[in-house]
Order: sequence, then C-alpha cells, then structure tokens
Amino acid sequence: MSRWEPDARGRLEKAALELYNHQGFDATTVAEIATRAGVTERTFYRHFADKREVLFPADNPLPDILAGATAAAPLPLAPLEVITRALVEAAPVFEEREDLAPQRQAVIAANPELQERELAKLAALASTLAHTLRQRGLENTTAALAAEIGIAAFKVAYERWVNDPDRHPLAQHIRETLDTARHLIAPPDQATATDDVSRTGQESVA
Amino acid sequence: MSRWEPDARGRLEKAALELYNHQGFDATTVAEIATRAGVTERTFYRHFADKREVLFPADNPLPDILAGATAAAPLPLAPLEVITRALVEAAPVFEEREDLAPQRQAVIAANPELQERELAKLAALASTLAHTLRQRGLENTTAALAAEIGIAAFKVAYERWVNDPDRHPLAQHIRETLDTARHLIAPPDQATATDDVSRTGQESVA
DNA sequence: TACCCTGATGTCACGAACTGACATCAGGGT
DNA sequence: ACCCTGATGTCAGTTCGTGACATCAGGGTA
Repeated sequence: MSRWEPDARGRLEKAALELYNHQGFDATTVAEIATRAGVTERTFYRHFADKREVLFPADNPLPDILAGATAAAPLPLAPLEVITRALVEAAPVFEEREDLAPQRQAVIAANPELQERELAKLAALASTLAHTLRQRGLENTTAALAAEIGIAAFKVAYERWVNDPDRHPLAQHIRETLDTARHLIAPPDQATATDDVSRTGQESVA
Repeated sequence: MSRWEPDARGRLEKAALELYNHQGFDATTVAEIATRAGVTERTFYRHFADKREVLFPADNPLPDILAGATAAAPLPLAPLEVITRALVEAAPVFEEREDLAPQRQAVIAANPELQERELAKLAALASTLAHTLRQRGLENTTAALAAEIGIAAFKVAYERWVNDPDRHPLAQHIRETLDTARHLIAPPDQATATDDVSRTGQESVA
C-alpha cells in the first residue's frame, strides 16, 4: 500500500469547504484545514496557490466548453446568439454537484476576498471568450465587448438562478436574461411591447 | 507647528506609486513605502486597508457622479442611453491627473492581485449603478443587467482609450463602444432603426 | 535480488502582511 | 492651568506563503 492516504487534494477541498462554512473564511487557518485533511500546511500550498484558490477547482471545464461551443457555432449567427448558445451549453456544469454549490456560494457571498477571486475567474472566462470570437473573424472591440456582455449577462442569470424559489433551470434564466438585454435599448414605456417582439422563436438551440 | 509633517496619506500614496513602478508591486514591502514617506509601517495601515488599496483612492468621486447623472437623466430614456450619459459625464475624472494615471495603470496591468482589486471596484460601481436604476423604476433584473453591461462597455472603452495612439477623448470611446453594444444587442433587422433612434449627435461608428 | 529514481509528502526556517494594545504629545477648547 | 482629542509611534504576536532539504514507498532496470 502507498505511503499516504490517496487524494490529499480532495480531502483538502472537503476540509476547507467544511471549515469555511462552519466558522467562516477569515476565522479558518490553513493549518486547521491541513490538520483536518491529515496533511501538513506545506502540502496545502503544494496543491493550491493560496487560501482562496481551494474554492476554485483547477480542473474547471468551463473555458474549454465555452471555447468549444463558440468555435463550433454556425458562422452567420449574431455574436450574442453565439454566446447565448455557449452559455446554455455550459449551464449543466453548474447544475451538477448541486449539493456542494450552495455551500460554496454562501461562503463566497460572505467574503469580499473570495468575491474578488470569483470576479477574476469570470474575467478570465471573458478573455478566452473574446479570443475565440476573434478567431471567428470578429473585430477586436466587438469581440471583447460581446464577451464582456455575455459574462455580464451570465452573472445576472446565475444570481437569479441561485435565488429562484421555483428552481427553474439555469439555461432558462440565461435565455431570459439575454432577452432582457433587448429591453435596454428601448425606452421604458415600450418595454412590455418589446417583450412580445423578443419572444419570437429563441428555442431553436439544438 | 504640528508634531509631524502634514499629509502623511498623500506622501504614502506617492511613495507607493513610485516604488511599485520602479521595482514592482511584489518586490516592494510596506515597510519600504512607510520609510520613504517618513512614517512607520503601522501608520500605513491606518490610512489604507492593505498594500493594494493605496492605488485606489478613497475619495473616488465616481460613484457619486454616476449615481447623480443616472438619477438626473430624463425618465423616458432607454436604460442604456441613461448609462451612456452617466459614463460620459464621469469621463473627465479619468482624463484629469493624466500624468499619474498611466503609471498607475501600468502597475495594475503588471499584477494579477491588483487587477482583482480593480475588478472589485468596478463591480461595486455596477452595484451602485444598479441601485440607482432601480430607484428610477426599473425592474430588478433589468437594472442589474443594464448596470453590468454599462460597466462592461466602460471597461472596453477605457482599454481602447488607454491604447489609442490618436488620444481621442474617453467620452468618444465610450459612445462608440456603447453604440457597438447596441448593434450587438439589437436583432439584425432592427439594427438600423435602433441606430437612428439611439443617435444622439455627432458620433458615427466606422 | 539489488539498485536507483521519482514523486508526493514532511520538516524547518524565515520574510512579509496584517492586527491589537498601549504610549506619546502638540494643539485646541474650557 | 487643565483636560481631551487625534494622529502617530512602539511592540508583540498571528497568519500567510515560500525556499531548501530530508524522507521513503513503489516502479523500473540490471
């Protein structure tokens, strides 16, 4: 048998989430996490760059999914439509592990340092999205803007989903939010009218 | 005369910017900054929450300007138009102090920790913007989305402005970028019509 | 079988980021 | 003459994060 229990990384993630949840991020020391996971503090830092990073899985498939879906979308599609499809395709990633996600989300919501890190991850996502859009032939500014808008919409959609008492699928919130975007360029009194217009056949995602 | 040289805070800001610029953020210790400013390390932490915060002025007028301009805009305007005006009105804040801004920007661009902090500041801005839009009567999701998209557009516009060899005014980049955003958001068949409606004057997207 | 190599971990030492508690003392008000 | 306040100094301590080196099971190879 091997010298140590296997999956030290997994144990560290679990221990960290439990402690952060139970006593707060600030009140938890890396030494505590390590002890609970049965390793030393030094080993924690061999697996995670810092105390925050343990909440942001390194094997995150999101960039690849978004890039793949974006690159694969039919060329004549409008940029925002491409992004909508990519985000919808990525939605399941958030819906699996539905047991741990709320804990994780609560911890992050309770701590500004962790929110900063989350914003950084989202910005990185926007960056890869912009890169992929450029490869589709979009001009620089357009690509960057479309990517940023897409991520912005995702942030809002995710927020809605987390707080949705009816537990509608994330994909639905994404589509609705991106539909809402269309209201933004119309004066407020036309909002309801625009609502009808925008509801024309957006369900064609394969 | 007073017991110490006045404006310790200002001296700390200056010393920090110089050192960050000259030897990098990581390679600079708070002790160094304090010594150069003629105070102790402890005093640094009385003025700034942490080593990063010294680059993000506490007297930042941006939130107030944005909130004020947003609240004051005519009610029938489309949300994105309201935001465009607010951002344009805030633009001068970035264009004054044009001597220090590039240094500051270079330091931030060179360090991920500082970029995280900048993203957090922008997110806070989006949050106040959303709050003000809600007070104008906008529904929750619409307000949040408009604010996020506005900040997203601002990020892109600011990036363009910083790298603009022709040094066009920031306000122009903001208008152009938000015009691009309208094209992205509007369904293709409505794009030209929306273009006429949203046109506020001289600008034209090439 | 005997040997070496590798990779994951432990051990130790240390600098640098922050924080709490208490001391100091000019200037202003009473 | 007195006290109060606010900005700073002093000091001790915790925690984060890193470099350098030691350990040793398991796998490959002669």
